[in-house]
Amino acid sequence: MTGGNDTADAAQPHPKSRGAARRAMRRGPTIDDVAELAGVSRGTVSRVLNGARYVSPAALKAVERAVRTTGYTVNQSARSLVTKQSNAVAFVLSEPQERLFEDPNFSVLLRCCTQALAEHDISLILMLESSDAERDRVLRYVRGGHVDGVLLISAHSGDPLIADLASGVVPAVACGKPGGPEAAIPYVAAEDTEGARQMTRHLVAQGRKRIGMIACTQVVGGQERLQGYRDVLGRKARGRLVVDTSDYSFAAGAAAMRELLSVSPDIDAVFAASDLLAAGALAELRRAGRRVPDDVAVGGFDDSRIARETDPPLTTIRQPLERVAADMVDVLLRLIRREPASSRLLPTELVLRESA
Amino acid sequence: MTGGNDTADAAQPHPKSRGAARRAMRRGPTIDDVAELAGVSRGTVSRVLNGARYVSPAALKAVERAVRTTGYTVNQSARSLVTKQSNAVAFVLSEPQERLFEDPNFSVLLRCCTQALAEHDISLILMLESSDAERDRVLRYVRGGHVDGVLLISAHSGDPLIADLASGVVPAVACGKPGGPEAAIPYVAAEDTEGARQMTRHLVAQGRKRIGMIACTQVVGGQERLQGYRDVLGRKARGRLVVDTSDYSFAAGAAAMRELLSVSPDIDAVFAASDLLAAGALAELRRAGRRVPDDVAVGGFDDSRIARETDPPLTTIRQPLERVAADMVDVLLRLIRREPASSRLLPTELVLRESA
DNA sequence: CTGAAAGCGCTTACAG
DNA sequence: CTGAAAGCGCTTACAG
Repeated sequence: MTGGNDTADAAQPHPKSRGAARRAMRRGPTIDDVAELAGVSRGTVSRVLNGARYVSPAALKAVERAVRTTGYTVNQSARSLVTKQSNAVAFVLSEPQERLFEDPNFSVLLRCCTQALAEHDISLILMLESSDAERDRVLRYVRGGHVDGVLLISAHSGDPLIADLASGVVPAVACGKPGGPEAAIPYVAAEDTEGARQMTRHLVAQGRKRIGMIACTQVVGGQERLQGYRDVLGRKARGRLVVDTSDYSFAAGAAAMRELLSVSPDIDAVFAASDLLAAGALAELRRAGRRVPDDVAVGGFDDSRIARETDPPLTTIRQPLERVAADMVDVLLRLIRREPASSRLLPTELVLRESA
Repeated sequence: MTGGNDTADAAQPHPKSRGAARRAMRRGPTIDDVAELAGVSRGTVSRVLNGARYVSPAALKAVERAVRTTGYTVNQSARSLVTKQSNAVAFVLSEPQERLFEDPNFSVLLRCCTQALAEHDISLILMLESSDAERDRVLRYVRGGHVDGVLLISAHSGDPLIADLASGVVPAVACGKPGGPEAAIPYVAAEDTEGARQMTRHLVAQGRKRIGMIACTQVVGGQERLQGYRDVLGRKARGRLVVDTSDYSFAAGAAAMRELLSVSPDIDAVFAASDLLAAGALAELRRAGRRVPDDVAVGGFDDSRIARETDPPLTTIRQPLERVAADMVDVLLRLIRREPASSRLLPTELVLRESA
């Protein structure tokens, strides 16, 4: 033992408290230790711990001092047992997660949600739903009241969890506008339709004539991006210029670009519904010997990290993911407190780089 | 009348309706409900819940049935209060996390750890340590016994958490060999030195004469990769061919490559200590008009997702991250159970693609 | 094998 | 404003 790290503990001989610390396990100070040291009842200590209402200044001071010198930390289990609140929130990925983990957006979301929650002293519990067993576990976990709410990152329609969440029994907020049975869940999303319009208008303003789109209409946000593209192009948005992919991956982008190139060889611009898709398209264009943006302009969506690492760097639509995360947490906390809270739509922004 | 809280509430002059809202929350069945239905004591129910030892077949059956029909789930708080186990583990990122979140390896690690833990019904709590406030929160959280152990992803030397972890009071396992004060923490890592040798040997076998290295010796693993490179090259590994970066990022890779190119214009191969670094180097090489691999061969390290998305795809050293994660969880669980467990080193593998 | 009972460490009406 | 007391839902010796 190098140097006394916890003076309060070290000074304390074990005989006094109840339980007599039979185990060598960490036996932190309890609320009773604090109460004794402060010369008050444990009810009073509890009151200062929970907002210091109805506590005299003298008692408040004594308790605060005692908390500091004992190094007391509340035992969450004991507290939860009576309050029925866990001070934890589940971050649920209900899609085959490999796909989502590949998405740079996901990391930003996870990081920002964790940070926002930490400010409220709430823990983020990461839960994956890739197998049926996992799905079952998450359901039991959420139903069992182990968490106060859930941040739903991407919903799979068949998921039984959806029903619970949509019913409002367990507070929840989705990332991106949900479709199908989960439509009743409040959400936070970027203005996908308008963002897509911004990009399409930009491409048109650049003088591009045959503007293709790599869409991904599996999710509502993707449908809206396609809609925005059509809004601007009108009847010029011919079917042969649109390829719908099954996911937002790099590989899907490359495959879609290949298809576009073979179906419409004279294409001179392409709007990809995500940066990852755009990166894949870029790779395919290079393989085909097309110069970007000279021969074909490429526009992405997200402004994720990858947009700065492609060659050339991507012109894209910025989605304010940090704010999406912060707002998701804000909405969820309101819901947990039974305060009114509704879905939020965040504005997007055109970011000019070199690809278009 | 059990459900008559409406009447009770109406009759009572309570200033805050908060209590009422809380009471209306989900009230699942308790162990007593199960016991009653099964016709046994709650001690017996508890026994079947915890391994079914010393329980008669008849009682076992009755309890299992009762659990099923009531839909009973154990209340973790109540259980933790007595067992002192939380069934949760913290996944701590103790570096400025933006940097790590940028790393594709990180996602793999996080996903695989979550999955491995879920199989044991243990939750993963994600904790970031970017600000002092957060650092403090993590420390209190871990010391407060809120988690049974910690998965330490990257340790910052000044972190007070390290002392707790290194002392073994709280079970912990690090990802990658730790250096400095945390050296006492068990770890799981790839065989960095040997992996670097494999790559360097490959470059030599390709006939490359002036092989540079983009190193990152901030972490022990990075030092070992540099060592492996030197092991193979001997005195041919001249100082001017090695650039040490401050992190594993794309931008750092590009900057390092620029420096190598200006200091040693005749360089014909470069071994980057990570794929992200290699991707940055690739971008810089293209900017400088050098062809890869014709003019300059590029080797990476990790075999992360990005290795397949660069142009050309990266020849790299595969690090078995899925196994690293699985082993980290395995070691941690053993430590938690007070079983003997020691650090593990996992083999690497050369993956041939087009960049070298 | 099983039940009764003693807590685990907290919060929260309730009555001063 | 404050203390005494009644739980919250579980586990675990301890006696049968």
